[in-house]
Amino acid sequence: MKSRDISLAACSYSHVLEIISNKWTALVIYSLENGTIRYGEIQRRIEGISQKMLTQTLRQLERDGLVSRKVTPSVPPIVEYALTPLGDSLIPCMKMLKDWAADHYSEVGKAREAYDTSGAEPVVR
Amino acid sequence: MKSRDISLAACSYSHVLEIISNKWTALVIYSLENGTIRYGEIQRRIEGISQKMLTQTLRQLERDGLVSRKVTPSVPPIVEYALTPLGDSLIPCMKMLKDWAADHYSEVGKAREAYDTSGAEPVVR
DNA sequence: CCGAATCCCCAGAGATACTG
DNA sequence: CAGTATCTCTGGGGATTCGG
Repeated sequence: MKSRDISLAACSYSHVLEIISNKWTALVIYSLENGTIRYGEIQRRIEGISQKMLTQTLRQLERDGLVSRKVTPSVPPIVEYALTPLGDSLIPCMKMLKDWAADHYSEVGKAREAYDTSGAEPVVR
Repeated sequence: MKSRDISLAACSYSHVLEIISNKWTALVIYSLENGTIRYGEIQRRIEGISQKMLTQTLRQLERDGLVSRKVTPSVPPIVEYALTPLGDSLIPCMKMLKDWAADHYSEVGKAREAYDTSGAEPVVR
């Protein structure tokens, strides 16, 4: 009984990906990796993110227990976000991914170029 | 000049995620981690994947230089897939992710449950 | 046996405008 | 400042059918 089927539900890969594979999630976690930070600051850090997506992403991360949210009721209100210990434990993984990308992404670029040059780009994109 | 903005394009996180964040990519890589394997076998391994998605995923991985494809023209044809060295270099990262999930995913589950119980599930899902 | 091609649907992502 | 509320539209992904 070696490696049997690996349906979505059964495989732990899916669980992590379910968490970090959204377009913005990884960037948001990244922006928090140096400590507590305010909403507006995150938005300034991540160029191109809309309020909607930022809020949605933060809510998801909060729900997953990776990010904590602290509201200071004042006028104007101050809302700060930070990684929880659980969220922090993800950082090494993220870093490894990032390092892999830094080391190998140029190869991927080359491969794509080669692939697209030989055949007449049959990939859907 | 500390951590400035981290727009999509500039950040290496995005590059990796661009590769592995599709629904099936990680599973396909996982199914190849023990060596060469045939198309049909992959499909049998990954429960629920359609031919379209499998083919599409394999093409993308091939284009990215992570997977090699070897056709033996016969009747019926034999098509075998394997990880390239580049693809192989991703395995440790994937494994780390998988281990994180194995270790911490239950906590995520708890966090979600708690979150959904306290507020009346305001998250979009 | 290994795919390519087609049709269809809906969740996810952007843009915009409004509120406490 | 930190969100919520809508509206729209694209493209990822499933089901099905055809070809070598």
